[in-house]
Amino acid sequence: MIRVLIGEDQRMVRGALGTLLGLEPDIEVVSQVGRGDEIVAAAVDSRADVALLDIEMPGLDGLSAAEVLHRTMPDCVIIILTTFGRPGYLRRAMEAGASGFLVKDGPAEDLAAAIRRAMAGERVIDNALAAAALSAGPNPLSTREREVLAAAADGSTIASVASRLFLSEGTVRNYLSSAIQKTDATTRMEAVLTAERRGWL
Amino acid sequence: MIRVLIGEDQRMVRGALGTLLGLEPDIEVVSQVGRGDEIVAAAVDSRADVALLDIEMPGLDGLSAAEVLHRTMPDCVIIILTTFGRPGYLRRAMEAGASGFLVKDGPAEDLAAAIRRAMAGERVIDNALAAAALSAGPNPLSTREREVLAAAADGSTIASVASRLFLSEGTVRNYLSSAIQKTDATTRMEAVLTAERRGWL
DNA sequence: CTGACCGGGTGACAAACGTCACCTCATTTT
DNA sequence: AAAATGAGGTGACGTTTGTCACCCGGTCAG
Repeated sequence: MIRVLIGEDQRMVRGALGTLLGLEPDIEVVSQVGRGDEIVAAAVDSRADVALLDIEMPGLDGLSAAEVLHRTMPDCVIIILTTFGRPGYLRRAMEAGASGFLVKDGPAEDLAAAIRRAMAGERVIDNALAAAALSAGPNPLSTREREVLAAAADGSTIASVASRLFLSEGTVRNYLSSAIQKTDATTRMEAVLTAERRGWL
Repeated sequence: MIRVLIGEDQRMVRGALGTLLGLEPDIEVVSQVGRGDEIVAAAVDSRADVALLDIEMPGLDGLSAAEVLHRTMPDCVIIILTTFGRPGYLRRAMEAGASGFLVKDGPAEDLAAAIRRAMAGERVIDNALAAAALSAGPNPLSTREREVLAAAADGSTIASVASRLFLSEGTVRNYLSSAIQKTDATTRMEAVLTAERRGWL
């Protein structure tokens, strides 16, 4: 019997996935949580073999949760199941020790199969996404550029970003400018959008 | 037996909801589609009693699909099931002839109950959302303002928006300016973000 | 030690942006 | 019919933004 934990914030989806997996003869859903910061405790408590995690979650995002969980319970197999197949996410998931990465666009039948294969020690990665990740290459943004772009992602002005990051306005402009060029954009907003889409955040 | 159609673009969620509903003794899932522009044909084909529709879908969004469906099959009960409980969405859904509006954050058990109640002629609306919709008030943006803001939502420059909409740049600036003020923003981007969040698009 | 190199920071400038005061024109009000 | 209203459109303005050339302080090869 494979003991599965589900971490997913949308209750309806969580419940539906739970019943779906519960129908499998060799799978048992032992825990369901809706917040990232409750995952580790729940996994330990329920002695889960597999943790099925969404990325978008309140409290703590799924990737960070995966990282902590992997350090706490190295034997627990982690599978990321998310809406957005962003290459950057895949990379971070692998670094966090995940064994699988599926997108919700995939066929529902694959889910149970993926869990079994991951339990058997295989790496399970959505094909289309793997290809995209290979062709996309690594995140071209430097740390500072990412920070500044992320701080500007809510539409605040350069002055506000500068004061929040304790930088001069000119500096912020420069980082944004280089970020804009690296994302092939012409506007701050366009840069934010494509950076998010590619998982460069 | 209640004949249900599911319109939802994420295959895994669609499949999971399908099995979940299929377990109910009085519910039968007669059709599952992943694109908005296939919904009407599928509903007619399968003679569905209830259409359960997500909003975010390729081809045609769920709200527009609901509108067309309501005109084509007035007897088909429409329930919107979506991730984002935006007041503007709720309003549009009601205008499109929907009988129910649920958010995916709600408990999974409510789904079947909601379908039965909607079939009985009741209006089924998520409580928290109904309250939010009442307090939020109607969309303050004029048609033109919405169009311009939507065209600027991808981060393109004013010049590009102007040429796409066959307007002078000055005019575009004005509409954006008033949209910015009506959304209590100070930046184009902030305006887009809050407008999207409130469902004013 | 020196010189090249690179991430990080600064100043100057043209272009784009947000705001305002104003115009046009159809519709409504009286 | 005249005045008032309000949405849509234009021009001029000060400010913010994006870009560029340049400066600083480490690090690393020779």
